[in-house]
Amino acid sequence: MTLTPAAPSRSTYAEIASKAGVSKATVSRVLNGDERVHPDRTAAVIAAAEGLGYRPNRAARALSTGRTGLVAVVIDDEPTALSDPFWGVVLAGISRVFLANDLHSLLMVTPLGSPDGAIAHYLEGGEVDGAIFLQVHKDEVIKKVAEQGLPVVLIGRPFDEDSDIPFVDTDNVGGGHQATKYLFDRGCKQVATLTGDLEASAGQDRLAGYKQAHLDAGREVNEGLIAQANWTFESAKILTLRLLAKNPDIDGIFAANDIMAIAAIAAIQERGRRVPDDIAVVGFDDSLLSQTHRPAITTVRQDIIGLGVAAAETMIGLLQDHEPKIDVLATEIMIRETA
Amino acid sequence: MTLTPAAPSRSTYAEIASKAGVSKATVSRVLNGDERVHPDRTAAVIAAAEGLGYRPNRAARALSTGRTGLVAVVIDDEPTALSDPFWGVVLAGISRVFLANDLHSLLMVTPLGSPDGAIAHYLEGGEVDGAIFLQVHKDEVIKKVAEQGLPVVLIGRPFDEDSDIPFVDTDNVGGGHQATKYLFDRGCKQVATLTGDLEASAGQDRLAGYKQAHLDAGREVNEGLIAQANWTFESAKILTLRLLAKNPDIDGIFAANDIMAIAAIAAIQERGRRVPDDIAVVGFDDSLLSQTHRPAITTVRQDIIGLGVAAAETMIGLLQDHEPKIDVLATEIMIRETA
DNA sequence: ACAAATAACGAAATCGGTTTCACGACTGTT
DNA sequence: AACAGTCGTGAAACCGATTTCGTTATTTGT
Repeated sequence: MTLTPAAPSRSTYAEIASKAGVSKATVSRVLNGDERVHPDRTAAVIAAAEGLGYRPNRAARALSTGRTGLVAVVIDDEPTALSDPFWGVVLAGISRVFLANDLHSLLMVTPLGSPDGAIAHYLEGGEVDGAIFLQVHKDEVIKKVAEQGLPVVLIGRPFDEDSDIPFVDTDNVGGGHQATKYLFDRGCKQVATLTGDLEASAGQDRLAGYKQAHLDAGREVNEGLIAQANWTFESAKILTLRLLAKNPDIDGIFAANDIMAIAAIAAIQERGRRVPDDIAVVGFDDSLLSQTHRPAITTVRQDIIGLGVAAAETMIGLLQDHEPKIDVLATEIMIRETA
Repeated sequence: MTLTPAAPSRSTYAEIASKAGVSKATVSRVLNGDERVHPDRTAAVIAAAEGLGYRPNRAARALSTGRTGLVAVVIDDEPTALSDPFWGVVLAGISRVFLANDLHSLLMVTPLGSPDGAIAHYLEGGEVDGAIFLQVHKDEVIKKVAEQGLPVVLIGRPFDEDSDIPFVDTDNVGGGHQATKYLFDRGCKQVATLTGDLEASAGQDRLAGYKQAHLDAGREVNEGLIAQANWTFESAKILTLRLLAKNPDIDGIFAANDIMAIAAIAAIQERGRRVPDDIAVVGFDDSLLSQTHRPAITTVRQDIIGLGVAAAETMIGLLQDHEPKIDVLATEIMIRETA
């Protein structure tokens, strides 16, 4: 059995042209919205095209225009990154916007660590019109690609402060600030924090927000209350136990993600203290966990799908030669039971 | 500022041809591995191509061959589906295989519920060589696409029993069987189950495995021990409390996913029983949760990345006119603390 | 040794849109 | 009334790789 090519019998400009009694050039003009074609012919072409159920051939268009209508979406291929539900949602946001704009996302899951990187090769070949990068630890590959002239958008802040790569990011500083301030407003005196991986910009920024909230409230930052965890349950639990041992008067904890908030709660309860009565806990992400956990976790919600949408819109802008727009999305605190 | 096209100066067959002193046709033959070209010329062409840093133009190739080198990966756009970390991992598997085979995955996140569906339109246009569908509640759209002659692979078993669409799936029946049998082997006499959504094939199949294990062990299936939950924490917790109330002698529970296992444990402990001493619990998925939860959850591991890999390989086979291969991936039980 | 088959290769057509260019038909200006 | 300038249009070139077809060498068969 031979697989027949997908399209049973696709129509072309030639057919439309003959059916409408015009030339291919006119068909092209009409279908691309050229105003200067006589209305009668325009109508004839449109009628013919619809009658034939015409669908444009992307490859042909790409060949003659040099634009593929494809944007690469590159995710770093490391085990931990993949299993984070975060990316799925971001991808959905991107895909949704692209689909509505006749663009497509080419998914590339590939190790970005390697210095030269196979991706750079793929991306340089003119196979895509642009690239969106999701969370990378090193900006190198991205810079390299951007320098080739390929439009690039980054999701998550670039590490290199004076990089001029357009990006979209959650306002992690604002979120950290929000969480910490909420704990203060609630009456907490000694607020500790469990940071994320400080190699990641999100980790850095949430901590920066925590510190800023102290300054804004006229309080001093006590380095002893800052525990450098790394997003994981284990790290957070151990560090919380240590924090509690060294600082018995802690009455609030801001964890840089929900999993660590859960770990903190477990540690607190293990030490016979109550949440939120003795110690209030705020997480970050508004993940499913934070909603299903008992007690339900008060947490900072970020607009994940919005990140994807914003990234896609920025890319579309770049492709139309607009100035790169940098988006920082606001967070919102979801008050539940733990604070 | 005008964005220059990505490629600084791509080389073409014409350039290679003139540099190597042969015709474009010969260049094509060499680069496509035609054996019948004289070794000297072959070498000359390869040298020229490498010297010029040649990268093929996908659009041109697609135009003349009718093959795009793109495979659509279609995910149903419903809020719950997106945030499931499962898909990210599957995508990684697919992407990995495709990248190694000079194929690309076009990601489409789109509602599949709608009867006619915009996707069918996209897929019919010959824009892609094939499509991989991830988890759909209705097979309709998929059937429609498949009937158009587009190679299709489904991840997850089709609902329509006598559908002939090639698919790859986890052996959910086997996994349910494994979990239940393990509980029996451990000495449990009264094993209950918390099912997933029975509208989903995974839910159906894990339950089927549970029942099969009873038959194989010469035990009767007690319908009173089957609680129809729907993957969520809430449903599972409520139903577990109910199960425990009605059947005080339950000494084992198989939950169709890890979240429900956690809920079951919470319920059990709330009733003052111990896990695993009084009641053993087995989950499904080997999710991050199952590893970080205390007590750590004994669970059935499925090879998620393997699903993606298998789907991609099946697709590649279809594109080469091989017989559709149906893959059912084995599960493995991860013994931890709860059973 | 001569016809016939075969091998290696290049010229040109092809895929389906886009774009340049030239031409005829108008319009508007002196 | 003669001229330049516009407008609408079609013929043809073009994007870059593939493929058919025909030509020229070379080999094989008798």
